[in-house]
Amino acid sequence: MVNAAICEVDHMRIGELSARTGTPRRLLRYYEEQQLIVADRAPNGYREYDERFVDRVIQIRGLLDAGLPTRIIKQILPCLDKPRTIYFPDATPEMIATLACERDRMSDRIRCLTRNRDAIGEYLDAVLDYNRPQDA
DNA sequence: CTTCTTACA
DNA sequence: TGTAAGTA
Repeated sequence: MVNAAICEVDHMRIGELSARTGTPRRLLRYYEEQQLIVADRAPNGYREYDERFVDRVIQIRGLLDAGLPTRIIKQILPCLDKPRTIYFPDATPEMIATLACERDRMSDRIRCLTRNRDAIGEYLDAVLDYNRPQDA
């Protein structure tokens, strides 16, 4: 009866996926519209997701947060998917170029964020020091 | 109550 | 992105 485990174990509707990924339902549907994710449909029309989507959505959000446009994500997502079993199908020169470009943009953002984080850190240290009670 | 689609701010 | 409307 090992099959008993693969029954209704990992199905969740949009509400649960939303809660588990901290992503508004509205966005989940939008991602699907942009073909970033493809959900199965239950007989009643409800979208059904399995555990894999939790990580997938989180990764999408990460990429989006890194500044990548959905159109690029749509292309590179399959390349970043867990099962690297997909041997770079269409690793076109164009794809390689865009990926390298996005990687560099990320590096730039990281440098920018680092700079600002440090600046804020210094300000914080200064302010905290200035406001420190000088009683004794 | 939850989800679905479409449309508008 | 949020939200309203009218369903299933």
